[in-house]
Order: sequence, then structure tokens, then C-alpha cells
Amino acid sequence: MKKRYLVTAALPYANGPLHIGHLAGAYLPSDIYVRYLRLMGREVVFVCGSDEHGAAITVKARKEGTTPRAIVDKYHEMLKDTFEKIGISFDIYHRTSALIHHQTSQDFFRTLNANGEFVEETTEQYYDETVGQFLADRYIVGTCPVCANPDAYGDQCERCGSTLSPNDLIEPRSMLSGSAPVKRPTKHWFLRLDKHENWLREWINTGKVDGKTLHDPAAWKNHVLGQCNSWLDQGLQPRAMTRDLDWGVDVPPEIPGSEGKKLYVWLDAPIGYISATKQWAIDHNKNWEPYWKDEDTALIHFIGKDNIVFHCLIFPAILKAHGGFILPVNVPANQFLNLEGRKLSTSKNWAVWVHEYCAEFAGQEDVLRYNMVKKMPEQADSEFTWKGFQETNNNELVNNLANFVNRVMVLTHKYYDGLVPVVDTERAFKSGWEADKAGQYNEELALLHAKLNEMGAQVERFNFREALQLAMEISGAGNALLQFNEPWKTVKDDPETVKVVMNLAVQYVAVLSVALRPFLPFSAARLRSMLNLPALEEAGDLLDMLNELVEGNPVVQPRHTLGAPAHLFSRIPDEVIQAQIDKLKATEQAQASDEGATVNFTPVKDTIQFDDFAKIDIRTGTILSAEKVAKSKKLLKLSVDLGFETRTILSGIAEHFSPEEVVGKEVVVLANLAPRVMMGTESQGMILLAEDAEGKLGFVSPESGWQAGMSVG
RNA sequence: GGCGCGAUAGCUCAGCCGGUUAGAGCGUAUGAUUCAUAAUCAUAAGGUCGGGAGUUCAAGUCUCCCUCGCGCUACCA
Repeated sequence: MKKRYLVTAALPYANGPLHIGHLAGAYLPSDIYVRYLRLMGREVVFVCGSDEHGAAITVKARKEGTTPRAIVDKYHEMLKDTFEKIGISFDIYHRTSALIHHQTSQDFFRTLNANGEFVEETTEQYYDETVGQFLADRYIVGTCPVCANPDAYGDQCERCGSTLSPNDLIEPRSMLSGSAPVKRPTKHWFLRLDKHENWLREWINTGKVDGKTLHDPAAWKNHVLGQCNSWLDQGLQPRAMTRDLDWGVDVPPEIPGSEGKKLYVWLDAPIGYISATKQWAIDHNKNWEPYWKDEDTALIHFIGKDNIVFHCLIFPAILKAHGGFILPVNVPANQFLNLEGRKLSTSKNWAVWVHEYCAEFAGQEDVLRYNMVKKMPEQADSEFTWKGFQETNNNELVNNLANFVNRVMVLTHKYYDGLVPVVDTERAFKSGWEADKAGQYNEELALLHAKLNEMGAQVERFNFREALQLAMEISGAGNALLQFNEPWKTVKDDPETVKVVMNLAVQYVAVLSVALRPFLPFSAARLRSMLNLPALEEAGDLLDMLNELVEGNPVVQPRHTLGAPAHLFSRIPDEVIQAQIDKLKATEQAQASDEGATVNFTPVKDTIQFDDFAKIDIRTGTILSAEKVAKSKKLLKLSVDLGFETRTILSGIAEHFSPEEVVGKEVVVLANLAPRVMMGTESQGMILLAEDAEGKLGFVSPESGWQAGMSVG
């Protein structure tokens, strides 16, 4: 066991609110883990913060006619508030726009630079002459080479999902000015990842660095190891760590050529974990360094699966290249949570927003947390449904847990005026753990101890679903304890045995008030006050309890007075669920009609003169043959008869049309488009297609029977 | 296209290095019970472990091929 823990949760990007996918992916598991560690008396710091840099934020600011600062301020506050409301117990929620973060990132850069970890490379990048700046990939739009979407971004086409580089775009234009950008040389710093490949491979797969074992790879998740090895096997390439941007951390000014350069967000974001730790240390008058530099610290990154490579390969390489820093002992990445059968999507507004949930289900934060754990995508993608949410709440939280607590409270008040009865611990009764099994007071307490140990072991292995299930089994056994012994029947004839049973039942509830704390912090607190026990401080409370239980000692002493009974959870009626489902569908429809009505009509491009148009040569043609391009998902290789000649044209329509249904089609061809080589084949033109609101494609065709090769104008 | 991860009862998922009749929770059915938010407890039914082939005395568990889902990545391994 390590001496201390540093737990990080992925920095959320400050350009939108938090949804349940984020919660289930990184924040809830990390919170459960950290609360558990604290309950066990371990030394732990839990850091997170807003990731506030990068082109996407400046793009958003531009679109909304505001500044990047205003955007990040808004979402930083919102995220911070949401985390607090849903009970994510960060020791610090920091932000990457903070001065200390800029300084920390720059220091990192300086050291890496001094260590010779960078190779400087000058490449040709797009530059907007009218605005006078280099363009981030996101700032460049153009026609997608794969699907012909005229508004693809420089890094990705949002219609066909292709990953692009700005050089792939046909007719690129600047999003800042609309003008055509020009290529200009620009220098960037590339991290020599190739230099780190060998030790990374060994570290990932054996846990060893320089012969020293740092972690147990068997404790890492399959999909994490798999993805890392997939990258390692392909060979790591130097990776640019700087960008030409106007919103981010400056490359240290004393470094030659740094003017106008910013650190790549993926470099400064993980360093945000470090600067957050530093700020926490300042705030609490502590030293941050042992948390990052002492080998007796366990560093654990909680992330979603989209971040695996960065946290398992690139950031460790950066830490090692810098020197003096420890490496993560585990990166328990979760997979993705789906919502009602579809992927969560911020842009399509297909999500359950956590801040909205907190507003609409005030006081029921734990119900969402419980559901998120039940559906946590630990090994594979999982799914959240409102119906499931309701069933889980009503069946497990209300019927089982809250009801158990309530029966114990009510019976104790009824029989003993709320006083925990004094008991004869030798008296036999029926155990709640197994039908027809005799129970003995101290042994039953030891069983609780065993169950809690098991739960803890699962938490430490990041099996949160399993851990929660084990905790809930205590409630089940408690219900069975009452059921088997039937105190309401025997209280008159055998009051002494009933005292033992009821005392034990109170112990069960008290155990739950601690055991459930990591998962359901609000309800656990309510349980404490219901039991009239001191509030948990998350400072070894569980450890203390385990030490008592293992000795067969009670957790609540005889003659202790319980508080008043109250319902821990309430039933959620159909109407409430239906309202949420309707809301989801409404946003979906609003989105659809939105697209149909306005958004889809892309603005008409700049006016051109007839001469410009005259340059374009469009011809009628007929597709003679078609075949899928090997190794390509989207391209069809078409042979097109233009009358005077036959052209080979590649068209990104393979996902819309099969080769068979395309043959014989009469089409319209842009005939004097410069040839372009794609996937090893030269494309000699472009087939014209229309696109509807859903991105569906349709051929533009002349009247049937029209002769091939005729000009269109 | 390549690589990775996944595909197990109606639903959500466990099943480590291959080994007796494949497990849990929810749902369903039947019974018991009434202290409790018509809650609880017990019992039972339900699976050719995505499809196919192979290795083995023995495969959900190993190998190969295929199908589907998700992710990463692409002039490419």
C-alpha cells in the first residue's frame, strides 16, 4: 500500500455543461474512490479543474460574439457549481487560465526544451493574410475530400466523421475572414515520442521502468492496455507540442521563435493536474512535491476512453522526459454511457444535463449517483434510460434500502422509545445472511466486517458496480434478519431475543451509514443524523468502524437514542419520468426541425463574376462501372463515360450507394477539376450530388437519355 | 482498410491462469408475511455463453475465420 494518493479526474472542457456521460465516465468513479480512501484514513488529494484553452473555445466565442474569457468564465463557474451540487468532492477545482498554471506549464516546456526533448520543425501551415495570423485546424473550412461536404473543418468532417488535416480540404477558406488562406512556413516544437517508445512499452506491459516495478499491469483494464499497445505497435512519432493560436499558454518568451506560439492544449491540460495540486498546497499550507515526486505516492488518473493514449503514453513520456516525476500506477478509463439507445451528443442536445437534473430533482442527487454506478461503463459501453432510472429508484433505493431503514427506525421507536436496547449477546436468533441459519450477535458483526472488506477490495480494484452491490447486500440481509425473526410476532413472548435482533438491525443501519458514503454521500449524511450519530468526516471513519466490528463490538452503543424516522428515498411516479422522456424527445425534434427550417440552408457564397463561372466545365456523363476502393470506407472508384473519353473518378459515396445501384446512372461531372490522388488512385473529376437535411446524398442528373459529354451551363 | 475492446438468462451485467449440474441484481410465477413508502422474505422457471471451424481427456474461458457494436487510426503498418 502506498503512503499517499493523488487522484485526478479528467479536466472538463470549458465550452459546455456537464452531462451524465462525463459523470459516469470519470467524475463519479473518482469521487467514490477518493471518498473510500478518506474513509479508510488514507492520505489523498483529489484534483480537477476546467480545461480552458484551445481553438474550440475561441471558435465558440466568435460564434456567440463574445470573448474566450467570457466563455470560460461562464462554464468554469457552471461546472464548478454542478460538481458541488452532485457531490463530487474535489479537494480543489482549479482552472487552466490561472497564472500558476501558465507558469507551471511554461516551466515544464523550458525543462523539456533544455533537456533536448524537442525537435524543432518548420512546416507549411495555412495563414490568413487579411487577419494576419496562422489558422488552427478548426479555423479552416473547406470541402471534405471524402464526402464532399462543403463545410468540413480542418481537423474533422462533421458529416462523415472523417479525421482530416487542413491539407486534405478542397478549396480551404478561413473562418475568420472567409478568404482563401495561404501556406506559410511556421516553426513548431515536436516532442520526441519515438525516443520514449521502448521504455513505455515495457512500463505499460510489465509495470517496470529500469528494472523497478511501479505497477501491476494485471490491475489495468483490458481496453486500456489494448489501446496503448495498439499505438506502441504502430511506432510512436514526434508530436507537435505547440500551436499557432491566440488563446492558450504562451511558449516561454525567451525561447527564440516563440512569438505568437502557444502550448498545445493537450500539453497544458494534464499539467493542469500539477498546477491544481500546487494551488491546493498553497491554500492548505502544504508541500505539493511529495504528491508528484515521491515514489510512495500512488498517482491515479480517472478518464474516459477517448483519453487513454494521452494519459498512458504521452503524459507519462512528458513526465519522464522532464525528470523527477512519478508515473501513474493506474489509469482506470471507463467506456461510454449511451442515453436511450443513442450516443450522448452535446451538439445534438441528446443528453441529460447534470445541472438541469440537480434543479429538477433537487434532493435526489444520490438517485442519479446510484443509477450512474449501476450503469457505469466499466468494461463496455452501457446505457442509461429514464425507465431504468425509475425502476432502480423505486425497487432498490425505496423498497429495499429506505424501507429497511424505516422499519428499523419505526420498530425501535415503537418497542424501545428510540433507545438502542441492551442485549444478551449470547442469545441465539435467526441470521439474516442465510435462511435457517442460527445467528450470534458478535459473529453477525464479524460478518458485516467481512462484507465491508470485500466491498473495499472491489473499490480498490475499480469495480464500483460490484462494490455498490455488496453494500446493498447489507440492506438485503437486514431485511431478511427482520423477516426471519419477525419481531412484531415475537415481541410479546420472547422480548429478550427481539432486543438482540433489533439492536443488531440498528447496527446494520449504522454500518450502511458509513458503507454507502462513497456512493451516496447525501443519503449517508441523512442516515447519520437519523441515527443521531456524529457526521462523518471522511477521515478514517470506515477504518475505525472495521476495527470495532472485527472485535465483535457494536458500532452504536446500547441506550443510544435514535433520531426520528424519515423516508430516505421516495418513489418516483410515472409522470415525472414521462416528462423527462418528453423533454428529451422535444429537444430532439426541435433540433430536427431547426435543421430542416434554417440551419441547413448554408449561406450563399461570395458573389462571383461570369468569368469565374465560365472557368468551370461541367459535363454530362454516364457511370460505366463502379467498385469499392480497397482499404477505404467511403470511396467508390467510378469509371465515367464523358463521350469523348472515359474518366476514373473517386467519389465519397460508398456509405450511401452500393456499386451495383450506381452503374448506369446518368450524372453531371465537374470535368476540369484538377486531378487528385486519393488512396493511391488519381481522381479525374467530381460527380455532383445534392445533399438533404439529414446528410443524405442524391445524384444530380440530366434528363434520361441525354448524351454523354455535353456541357452544362 | 488497419488496430484495439466488446458480444453470456426478458433487461443490466459477473465469470481470474480452460475442469464437477454457467452465476448475480432487476423483471416474471408461486408461496409466506404485515413492523414498513402495497414495501419484505423464500422458492421456481428462463441461457445450444454472437455464428462457424480447430486444439484438448475437457472450452463461455485458448487458436483461426466470419457477423454486429464502440473507440482509435489512416496514401499506411
